[in-house]
Amino acid sequence: MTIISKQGKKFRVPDATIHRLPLYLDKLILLQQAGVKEVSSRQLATSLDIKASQLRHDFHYFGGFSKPGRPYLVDLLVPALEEIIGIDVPLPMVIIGAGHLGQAIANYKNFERQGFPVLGIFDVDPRLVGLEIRGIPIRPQSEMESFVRENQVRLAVLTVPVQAVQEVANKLMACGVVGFWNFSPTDIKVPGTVIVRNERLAVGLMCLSFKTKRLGNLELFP
Amino acid sequence: MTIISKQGKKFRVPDATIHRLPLYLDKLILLQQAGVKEVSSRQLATSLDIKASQLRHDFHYFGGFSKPGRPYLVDLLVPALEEIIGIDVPLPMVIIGAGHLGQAIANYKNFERQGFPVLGIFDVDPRLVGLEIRGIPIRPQSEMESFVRENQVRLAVLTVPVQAVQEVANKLMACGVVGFWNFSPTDIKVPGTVIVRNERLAVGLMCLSFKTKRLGNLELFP
DNA sequence: TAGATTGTTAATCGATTAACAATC
DNA sequence: TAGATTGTTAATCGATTAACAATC
Repeated sequence: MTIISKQGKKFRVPDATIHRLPLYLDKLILLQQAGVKEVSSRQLATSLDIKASQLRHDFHYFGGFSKPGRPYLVDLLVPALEEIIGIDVPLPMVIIGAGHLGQAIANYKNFERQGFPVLGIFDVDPRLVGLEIRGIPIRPQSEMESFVRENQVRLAVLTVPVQAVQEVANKLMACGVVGFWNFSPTDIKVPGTVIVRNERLAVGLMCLSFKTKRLGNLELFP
Repeated sequence: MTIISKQGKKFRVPDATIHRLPLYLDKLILLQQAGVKEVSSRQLATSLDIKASQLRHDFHYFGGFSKPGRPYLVDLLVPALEEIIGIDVPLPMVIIGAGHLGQAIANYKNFERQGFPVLGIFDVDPRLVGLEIRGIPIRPQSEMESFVRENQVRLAVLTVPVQAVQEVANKLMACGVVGFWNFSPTDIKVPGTVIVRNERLAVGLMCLSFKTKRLGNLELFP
C-alpha cells in the first residue's frame, strides 16, 4: 500500500510484498550460511510455501535479480534485498517504556545484529531509571526529547501504557521521529509523513482463539 | 482462509475478517464503558478507519446482529462478538521458554483478563526454575508434558530458541496442544488439525525500515 | 542442442466497496 | 411519514497465479 519513486520511475509496492521481503532474506541467509551459491525461484518459493510466480512477481517490483535461464546467485541476492529493505544502513531506535515488554525488546540481541541498535531506553518510573539492559541505561522520561534530538533518532518503540502513548508519540514526532513500532493496543494519530507499525499482540491471540475453538467443525481440505 | 461449518451450514471466513473481529470488540467495549447503548455501522467503522460496508459485510458472515433500520445495540454486540471470537470460555495456555519475552507475556495481566490465563511457564535453565511470575512458578521443562496432559492445555506460547522450537512443538502436540502462538523466527511443521500463529517481530521492524527509509521519495497522496 | 529458468504480461481469484431493497 | 440504517447482492479493485517468450 505504498507509492514510491525510484530512479525517476514511480511504482506501487503492495504491503503483502513488503512483508515477504524479510522472509526471502531470511531463507537466503540460511542458504548462504550453508554454502549454497545458486537458488531458483521454485526452490526458494517451495521452502517458504508460496508459489514461484509470486516470488518472481515480488522481485519484479525491484527490477529482477538475474537473467532468464539463470537461477539467482545467493551472494548477490542477499545484499540486494538488504539494501531494498534498508538494513544495509543501521536504523538506531529508542525504546519508550521500560516495562517487561520494553526490557524484552531491549534484550533481544538479534535486532541490533539486523541493523536496529537500541540507543536508549526511557521510563517515568524512578525505580527503573538507572538500571542497565545490555549496557544500555534506563533514562528518565524527562531526558527523552533532548536525547532523541541530539542523537537524531528516527525510530521509536512504544511500550508505554495506552493513556500515555499519543502524548509520547507527539513529543517524539516534534523531535524528528518518523517511524513508530507501537506495542500499545491502540492506534496513534500521525500525519502521512510518519510510518506506524502496530503490533497488537492480543489480536493474534484472539485469532488463535477463534480458530482453535472451531477445530472440531473445521473443514480442513474443502 | 478458513472453512468452518455452523449449524449445519458451511461457509468460509477470510482471515482479514477474523483479524478485524477483535478490533470491533475493542471499540465496542470502550463504548460500553462510556455508557453508549447504540452504535451504527458508520460510527463504528469511522472510528476504526474502515468502510461501514466492510463492517456490515464482516458481520454478515455471522448472521447479522440487528434489523434493517436499527443500529447495533452495544450490550448485545459485545457478548455476541466475544462468543464468536471464543473468549466467552477461557482458553488456558502454557508458556514454553521463560526468557525475557516469555516473562513479559506472563506478566501481561490483560491476557488473563481477556480469557487467556497462564497455567504454567517452563524452561530448561535451572537458574530460572523456581522463580515466580505473578504467582506462576517457572517449572523445569522436564515437567512440561505431564503438566500439559494433566491440565488438558490446548494452547502453547513458544518463546524458545529457534533450534528447540520444532521439537518442543512436537512434544506438545503429542500431549494434546492444538494451537501455537509462535514467537520464534521460524515456521513450525504441524498437521492441518493444528493452528499456528507466527509473530515474527523482526518482520514488522523490517517493514518499518523499508518504509521509513523511503519517506523522502514517497508519493503520499497519489 | 534440449532442458531449465527468468522476466513479464494476462487470467484468475478473492477481498473491498458500492448500491439498494427492506424496514424501523 | 421521512430519514436513517441494516442485510445482502453486485461491481470494483487489487493481489495471486498461470502462461509463455526470451535466454542461458
